[in-house]
Amino acid sequence: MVQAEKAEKQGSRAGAREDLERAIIDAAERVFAEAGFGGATMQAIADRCGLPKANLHYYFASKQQLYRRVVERIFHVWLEAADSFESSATPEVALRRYITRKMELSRTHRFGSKVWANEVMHGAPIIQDFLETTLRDWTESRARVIRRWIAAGSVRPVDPHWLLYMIWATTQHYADFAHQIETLNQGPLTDAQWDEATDTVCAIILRGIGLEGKA
Amino acid sequence: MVQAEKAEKQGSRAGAREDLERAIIDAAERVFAEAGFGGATMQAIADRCGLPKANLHYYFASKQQLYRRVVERIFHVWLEAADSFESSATPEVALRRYITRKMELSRTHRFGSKVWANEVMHGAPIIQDFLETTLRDWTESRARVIRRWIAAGSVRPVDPHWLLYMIWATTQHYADFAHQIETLNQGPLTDAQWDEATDTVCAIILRGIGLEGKA
DNA sequence: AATGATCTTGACTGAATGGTCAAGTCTGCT
DNA sequence: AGCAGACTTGACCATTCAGTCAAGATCATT
Repeated sequence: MVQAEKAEKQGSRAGAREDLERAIIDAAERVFAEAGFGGATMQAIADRCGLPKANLHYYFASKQQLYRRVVERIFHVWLEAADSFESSATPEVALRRYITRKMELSRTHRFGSKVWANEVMHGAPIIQDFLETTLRDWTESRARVIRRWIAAGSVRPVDPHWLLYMIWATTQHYADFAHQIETLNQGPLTDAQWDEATDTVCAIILRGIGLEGKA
Repeated sequence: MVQAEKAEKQGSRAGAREDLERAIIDAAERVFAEAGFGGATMQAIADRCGLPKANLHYYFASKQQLYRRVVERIFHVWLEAADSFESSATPEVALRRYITRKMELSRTHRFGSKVWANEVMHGAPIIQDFLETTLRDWTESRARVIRRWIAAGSVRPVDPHWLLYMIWATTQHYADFAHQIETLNQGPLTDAQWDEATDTVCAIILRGIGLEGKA
């Protein structure tokens, strides 16, 4: 068996290693989200995934390296989520899909979103390079698409950046400020409430840029 | 001179004390915003306001107590900002004023906003009581106003909560994610950009809830 | 000027924490 | 079976940090 085949086979050493690393990253994501980088301790992460602390350091050289992996992971989830943005037939469908997808991610990836927010709020000390390269490229490419829509007259003229920020802010708010929302709501949002919130966000934004009723 | 008069007179001991406390809170706000509660150190705060660390502990018993004061301060700034909400003649003016004011606060109170975001993201361990009392009351009172507008037919029917969350999220994003925005913008927003962003946010939201052109 | 209260500060302490290490255990291969 | 490399882990260390303290400086009042 060559190396590549070994690596693919689940249950093998390589597969087990991947599973373990993922379990550690899962635990770390949660702990970092709940305590921030400074407040999180390797011990807490170790406890959460039932491993001795020294074991974490076998897989991840340092706290910072583990943290970087966590941030990278959520960053890539964001990016993939945005693919539906371009592959849609009309601006209405594209935006509605994108917003809906981002709301789903806020629900399913609450902790990752928080870690990302934390990192950016603290000046992105770890992933500044991503902001300057991948995120900038991604943003400008979507901005161009939006400008095309505007030029075609489907969307009212706005600077695409302010629109994108609004979408990011609003959708991520449901993850990052989930605690506040749940306090005001006297409990977690129900399925129906998530749907309603998503519909409302779509409706306000689409209508706000002149797409009401066209979707 | 009785105690009350002493306390009022600036330059007196009481006045100097207030000044110092404010200076410490200013420094703390910045350091907490930049490093999070766990990452902030009393030494860093002391350095920033040029005081020996031991002195901070003379004015504030613990790091947590100092932190609480910081969070309380920004919280009250938020609340005051919202007064213009009710005192306006029409929904358009009220909302436009409120959004504009919140955008200004995101520009002038960037650090406070970040500390607040941090606190809420981590489950509001310190100010949970505020969320459950003051913030809930405030929110429900504004929600009632919005429902009245809806009943009067000025605003399209939406659950007021989703609308408020959208306003909070979008405006605070300009403070909390300032670093990301500035990276994408290749520099701080200019005065003109702030105005444009504010106008765009107002326009999308107002139009989104059926108030376009009425303001 | 004397006095008592308020304020200042360098030095210290105890606890927590990231990271290391060396002595083990397990796994898959021949 | 036996071996080599991968993995596990309890104990340990160096550092950092919140908070303390006691000796001294400063200030308002008489």
